[in-house]
Amino acid sequence: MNIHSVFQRHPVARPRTADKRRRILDAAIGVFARKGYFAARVSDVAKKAGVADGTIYLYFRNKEDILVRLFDEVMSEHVTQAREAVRALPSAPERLRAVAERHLAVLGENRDLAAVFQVELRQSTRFMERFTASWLRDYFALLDEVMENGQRDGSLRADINRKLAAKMLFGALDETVTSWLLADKPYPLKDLAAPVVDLFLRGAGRDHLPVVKGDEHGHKRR
Amino acid sequence: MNIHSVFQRHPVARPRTADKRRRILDAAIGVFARKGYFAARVSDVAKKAGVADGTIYLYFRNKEDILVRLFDEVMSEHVTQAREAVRALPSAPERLRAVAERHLAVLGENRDLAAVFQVELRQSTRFMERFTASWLRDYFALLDEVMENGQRDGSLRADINRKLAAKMLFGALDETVTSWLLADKPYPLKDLAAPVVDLFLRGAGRDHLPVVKGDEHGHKRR
Amino acid sequence: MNIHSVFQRHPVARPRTADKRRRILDAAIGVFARKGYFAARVSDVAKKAGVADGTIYLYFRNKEDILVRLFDEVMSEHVTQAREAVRALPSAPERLRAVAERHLAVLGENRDLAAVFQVELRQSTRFMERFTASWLRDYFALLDEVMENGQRDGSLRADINRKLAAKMLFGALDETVTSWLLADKPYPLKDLAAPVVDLFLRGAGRDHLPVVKGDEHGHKRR
Amino acid sequence: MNIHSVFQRHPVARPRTADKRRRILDAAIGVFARKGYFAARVSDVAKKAGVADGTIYLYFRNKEDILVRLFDEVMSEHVTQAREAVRALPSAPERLRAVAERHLAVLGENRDLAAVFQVELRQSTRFMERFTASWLRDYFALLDEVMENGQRDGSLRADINRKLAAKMLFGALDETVTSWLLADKPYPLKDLAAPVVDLFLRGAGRDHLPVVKGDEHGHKRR
DNA sequence: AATGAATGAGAGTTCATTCAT
DNA sequence: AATGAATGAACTCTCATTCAT
Repeated sequence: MNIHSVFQRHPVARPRTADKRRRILDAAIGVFARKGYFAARVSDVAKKAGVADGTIYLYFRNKEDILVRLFDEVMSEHVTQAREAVRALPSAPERLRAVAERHLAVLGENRDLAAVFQVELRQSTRFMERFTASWLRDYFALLDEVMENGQRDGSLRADINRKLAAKMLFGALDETVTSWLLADKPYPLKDLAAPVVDLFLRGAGRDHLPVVKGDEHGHKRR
Repeated sequence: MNIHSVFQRHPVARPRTADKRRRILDAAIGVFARKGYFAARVSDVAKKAGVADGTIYLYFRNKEDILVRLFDEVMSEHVTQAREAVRALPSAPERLRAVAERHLAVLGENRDLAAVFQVELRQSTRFMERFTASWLRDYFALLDEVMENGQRDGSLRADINRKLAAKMLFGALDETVTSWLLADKPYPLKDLAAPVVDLFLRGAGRDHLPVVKGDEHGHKRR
Repeated sequence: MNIHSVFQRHPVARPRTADKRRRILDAAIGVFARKGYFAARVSDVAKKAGVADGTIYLYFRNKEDILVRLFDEVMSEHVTQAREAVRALPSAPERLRAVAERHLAVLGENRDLAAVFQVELRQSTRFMERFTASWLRDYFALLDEVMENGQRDGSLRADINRKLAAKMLFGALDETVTSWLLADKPYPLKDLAAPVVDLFLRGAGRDHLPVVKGDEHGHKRR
Repeated sequence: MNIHSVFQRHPVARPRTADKRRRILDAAIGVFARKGYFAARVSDVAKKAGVADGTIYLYFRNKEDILVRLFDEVMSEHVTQAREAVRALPSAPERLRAVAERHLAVLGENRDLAAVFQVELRQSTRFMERFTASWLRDYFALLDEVMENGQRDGSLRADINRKLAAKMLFGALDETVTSWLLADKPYPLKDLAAPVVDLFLRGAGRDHLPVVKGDEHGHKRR
């Protein structure tokens, strides 16, 4: 999956200029990633997209709208595809790994997109709330479903709090991406999917001596 | 621990006006949390702190410097205290739980501070890189030490990638805070420390049938 | 008389599209009246006229040209018709009343047109100068002629300054229209023609004790 | 009366910079008169006033506020002074002449101010309504009072409609100013006050043969 | 003749920062 | 040290006009 395929799937109202919208979004990813959303000027995006400043406003309400559409279109697509990919797989561990792999692959293949998603989109609580309410909700719902199935078929522990587990897995992936993004040297992000999911499933603690659930005082079980 | 105690522990150059600096930082937390860093005006901070606009510049280089100092001073203090707290505890699981508890407690007790840390500080890759290079490095170093000890004394699995595990735990805590911040209803954040660490240690997978590390093809072991 | 009749009487260069030009002018009257000339967008006029934006420029040089043509065509027509109407009438008082009636009737029957003439056309000294030089000059010339005849046949005082008198009558009518336009409640504008002209002819001062012309010191004559 | 004296009477909140506000208003008169309100740029006003662009906004809410304050402060002052001047005079004709003289003198002595008042202030119905509701109302009220007294003491005809008469006088003066403003050659505006008022009082019609009020058919009385 | 997508110049306003007091 | 009036650079967005179709 690459970003172009995503935008292609969103037909725009003005057929004659269909690609212009995509060019603007592509340009925005690059500019936002490099300069940051606030520092980026609309004219930078326009210049990079090869259109006049005013043309931006034929396709987007305003600067913020560019950012919002960016995540709405790319991410909802990503979540949809992840949901489809999951169907073909037999068990929860494999499914979680597939989701993780897609997550890391999408961002790992487009560094600029990753920068926008990991950094620029978290600018304000308004943005955060917005995407918490849309695709992130769907993403978490997908993780929840997969895990519920896993609990039912016995591949996941029945005593885990699924909501918490979903946050942990997402948090782990998210931090993995951010860390990769800020790393001095490049490395293949996608390859971390398996280890992350493995750690998520097996835990860091010694086998056979699990910490007792609800043991708030931290005493080890004998 | 509250934010005031943190600032008090930092000796300042101008003893007579020490509290003015703190008042500005306190005001900034409130203003940044509510309006967001970019939308916040320096004059808002000045007014809330009860000083003149120009006075801000006697204590901080510029607007960004306020944000930078905020996280430098609060977080490095937090990390230092976490390190001290860890010393008194006997084993890795307890230590990780203590660190997690402190992490969630600090932010859970000061919603504005949490908003600034979870959202405003992630404004730009420049900020991100900066704190990745300072207190976050220390924080990860602390987690690494604790886990190395845990591996040595057998309370943690020896085959885990500690770097990855640290990212997972941090990511889980981070996502837990963000999720709490954006939740419709308030709930005690600190109480999530034990479940998070528990899940981190035991994993989400079925006991005794761990997914084999490095099994990239997703076949379950027989 | 309505505005359509006015435009119909002007032969246009493009017979096939004659009505398009008129539709644009009609639309412009409505849009300019409601939004004001500056706030009105050319695209508003185009949409209201049911033509494409670019089509406007096939009939008018630019936005200002629409406004200029508006007053040129409507008003010169008005003046021409007033001149014709005057011919049939026997004396100056009746003729002045007829002119006043037409003035108030034209605008009183088309509130939007009145708004454009009383307000929008006075946007700038450039406009003002332009219409001072064209139809307003003709209008004043008409008033002057009528009054000169009146002075000759004895129906008007011989000692008045006709230029000044014309300004007074025009100013009175103009203010009457503006006042009507801004009034909270609607009332028939045309009905004010007779009282205005009556007052203009008889004056506000006590009969038989006219203030002596040129008596700058304001002493009443004994 | 000159414009400076007017502004001096309006103390501003920031004493240290009291003259800055006046300088901005004075500059605005000049710039608006020459370029027109819409074409005038705020930076033009700032430059002419010798202040920075931003300084304008310490004294005025926005560009429109400059125009609004201009007329509010100058004209309300003018009306107040006219009211005072009237008190000392014995009869309606003299009083009307005094008001007219002041009206023409204020504007005749400051061509730029006249341009702003005659042209720029009439830009939009919003402006018109605003000043109709404020100082113009007061001005008409003053004319009404003066004429009512005149009717009572017999110096003015009892059968005139005072509202209409006020509009006529104002309209005559207004048109006189506009006409003077657009004239090719300069002439002393103030000198027209007496002739205008004289014409207003005596009327243009032949003495002793007034047109009968309500004679809508225009037949001359024998 | 008609269209309407594209253009790009232009300006009001904000606000971080300075510095005379 | 503290003030806060003043500064002026910077930037989004609008909209009259053009021109390829």
